Amino acid sequence: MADVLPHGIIRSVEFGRVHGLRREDLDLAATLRSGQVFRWTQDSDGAWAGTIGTRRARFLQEDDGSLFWEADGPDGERAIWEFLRLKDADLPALAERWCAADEHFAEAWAQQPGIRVLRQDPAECFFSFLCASVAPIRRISSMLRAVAGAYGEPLGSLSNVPLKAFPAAARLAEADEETLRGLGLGFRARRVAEAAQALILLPENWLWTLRDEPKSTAKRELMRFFGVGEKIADCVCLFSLDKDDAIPVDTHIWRMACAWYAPDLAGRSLTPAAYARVGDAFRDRFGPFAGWAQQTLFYRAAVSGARMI
DNA sequence: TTTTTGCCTCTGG
DNA sequence: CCAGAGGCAAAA
Repeated sequence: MADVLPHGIIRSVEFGRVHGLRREDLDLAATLRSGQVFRWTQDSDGAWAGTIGTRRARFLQEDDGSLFWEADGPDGERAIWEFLRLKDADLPALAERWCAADEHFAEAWAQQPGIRVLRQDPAECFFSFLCASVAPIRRISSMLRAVAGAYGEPLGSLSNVPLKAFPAAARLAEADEETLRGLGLGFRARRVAEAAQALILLPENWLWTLRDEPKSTAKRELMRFFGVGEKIADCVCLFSLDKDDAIPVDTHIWRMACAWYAPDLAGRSLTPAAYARVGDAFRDRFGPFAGWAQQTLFYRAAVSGARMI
C-alpha cells in the first residue's frame, strides 16, 4: 500500500505485530493517556492513531496484550520499537523491584500496570510542555491540536484518521503571538513564539543532540528558554531525551514526596533546593528508571483521579 | 544566596 | 467566587 502525501512524498505503510507482550509490559491506552503525549486519538475500533515525528502510526492492542501496528516506512518496525522503548526496559522486572521497595507504588501498579515512558519527538515534546503550564491534559491536547491543525504538515490519513505532523520550529517561527493566542494558548503564546524564534537560530537537530548530553547539561540548556523552568525541562528530558531518572515535580509528585518520600519537606514551599530533594528521594528509592516509576504514580494521582494521600 | 510573593491567564466547578 | 500539570521577576 502506497500513499502520495500532499507535498508529493510517496510512502508505503508497513505493518506487523509484537507478540508476547503482556499488560504488564505495555498498557497502550494508559501510556498514551498518561500525560506524556497529547495528540493520539482512539477510533471506534479501539485503535490509536498518531504521529512519531513525520511518521504516521496506528496501534491496536488485543485483549491478550499483543500489539498490532501500522506505520510509515521505511523501518516502520524499528520506529515502533524505539517509540515504545521495547528493547530498553523490562518494565515488569523493574516494577517488581519497585513494588517491593514501596507500598504506594505497589498500590498504583496493582490498579494500573504497564505504563511505559515513550521516546517521542523532542521538538513536539518541547513545545507540548511549553504549553502545559497551569493546564489540565484535556486543555493541553486542545491547544496542541489547534497548533498542529493550523501549522502542521498534512501527512494524509491512516484508517480514515487525518494526521498532521507537529510543525517544525521554522514553521512556528512564522506565527506571531496574537495568532497563537487565537489558537487558545493564552499567556503561553509568547513563550511558544519566542522559543520558536530562538530555536531557528540553532542547528536544526539541536534538540536531538541533547540526547547525547548528561541530564544536567540538557536541563540547563532547556531552561535558557523563556517559559522553561525545572519542571518543564524535566518533562522534556524524561519523555524525549532518554533521561530515565528525570523527575518532573508537579503538584501531585510534590504532595507524594511530602507525604511519603521526603516528609521533612511537608509544609515547606517548593524552592529549587526542595525540588532537587524530591528528585533525589525518588532516585534513591526507585533507581535509574525512577522517572518510569514516577509516571505510574503520576497517572494514579492525576489521570485516574484516585485519592492517594 | 535563598525564599517568598504577586502576577499572568482561562476553563470549569 | 475559587482552584488548577508553572514560571518569571521583584523584593525580602
